Amino acid sequence: MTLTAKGRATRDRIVDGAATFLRENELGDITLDDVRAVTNTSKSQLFHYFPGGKEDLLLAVMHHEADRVLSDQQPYLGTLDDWPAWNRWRDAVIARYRAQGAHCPLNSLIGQVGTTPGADEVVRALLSQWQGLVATGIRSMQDAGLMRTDLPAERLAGALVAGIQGGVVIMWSTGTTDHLEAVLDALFDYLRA
Amino acid sequence: MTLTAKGRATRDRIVDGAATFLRENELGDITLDDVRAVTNTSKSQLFHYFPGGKEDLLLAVMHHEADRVLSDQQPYLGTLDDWPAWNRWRDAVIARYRAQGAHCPLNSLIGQVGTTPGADEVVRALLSQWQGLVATGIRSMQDAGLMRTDLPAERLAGALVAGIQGGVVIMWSTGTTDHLEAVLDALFDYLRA
DNA sequence: GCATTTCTGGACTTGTGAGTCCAGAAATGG
DNA sequence: CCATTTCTGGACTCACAAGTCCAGAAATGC
Repeated sequence: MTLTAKGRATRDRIVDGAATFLRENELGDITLDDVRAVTNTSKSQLFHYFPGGKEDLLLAVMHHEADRVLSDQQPYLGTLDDWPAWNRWRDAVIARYRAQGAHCPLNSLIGQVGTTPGADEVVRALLSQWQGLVATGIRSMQDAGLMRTDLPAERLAGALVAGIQGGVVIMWSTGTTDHLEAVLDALFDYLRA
Repeated sequence: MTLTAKGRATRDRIVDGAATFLRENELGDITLDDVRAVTNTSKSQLFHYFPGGKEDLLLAVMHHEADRVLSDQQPYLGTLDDWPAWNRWRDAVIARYRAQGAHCPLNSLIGQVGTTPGADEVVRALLSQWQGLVATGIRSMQDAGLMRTDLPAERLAGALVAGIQGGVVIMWSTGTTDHLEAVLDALFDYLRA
């Protein structure tokens, strides 16, 4: 499918609109009519740009949101080479999720694309990229003698990502970042030791 | 609504059946017809026992599953008073989630009951009970001089629960307990220090 | 054993939302 | 400028699933 400039713009408008809608509505589900309404498009346009229908569209939105997760942590996540940088990253993560509130677009999406093979692949890719960036940061700290070297960076990065993930999930129901902060503090302290 | 013995049995059969269905089907959603089929009941029975309809029923299933989460960790979770006990608990948690596979009934339920006020309350209650039990374990370890005493038990317990939660969430997409094990090992090690 | 309540079966209504279709407008390229 | 492709609007079909309703069976209690 070759898109003209206009076509690309419309397609982007659809994905952006759907993503925004999901971010602004606590309501976990979204219908094609919602997307239509919020993006000023018609049914045929939706199916023109996403032949696979709803699933296809939501998968595109997932990619879009997955990218946001990492870009929202930049530039901190990319330059974890001394302790102040780590602390800035920590604060950015907490601030990002606090701002997002007790609502996660990606989770809503997983609930709806659920069984689709592409869905968990997007999440898997996101996690592994995330973990990779953290691991790189850990290694550079270890090389500089600023972090304990008796543990594999990749595994520590996995623990950190899991901790953040858990803190965020808990925030969905508690509404506070307490758990997120607790687990980050504990793990940072552990790395410092 | 007063239930006869027969009535209570039917009601239980419905909740049990729905819970089992959710546990056995990767598919995230469930319809009343699914419940009907798997429990040998009729529409009118479903609405007789759950006047609020589907939401009402799913909320009951949520309670049911939330109870399981904690009871599956017993008796270990209730007797965290020396390191071997903590390790047994750790193994039980990992084994439980490994057995459950990349699928979490509670998550499917949250996706479907979503906005209902009762839903996140169930989750919140579960988390706070869980955290409380862990905190009790930590305090008894601290009192016995087996765990560092320079940190508040409640907050450490929060970090642990968040870590487990995150590990489990990640398992949904990766299928492995690697992250769960990594974060548990890190935090245990941290507590030991 | 009779009246009353609880329980059960299943047909029916209704709303909703995904996906189809086609006719026509706008852009593109030679 | 003309042929061809891409883009758009909206009416339509169709399936599915929630919830309603009522008549009759089974249990309960006095």
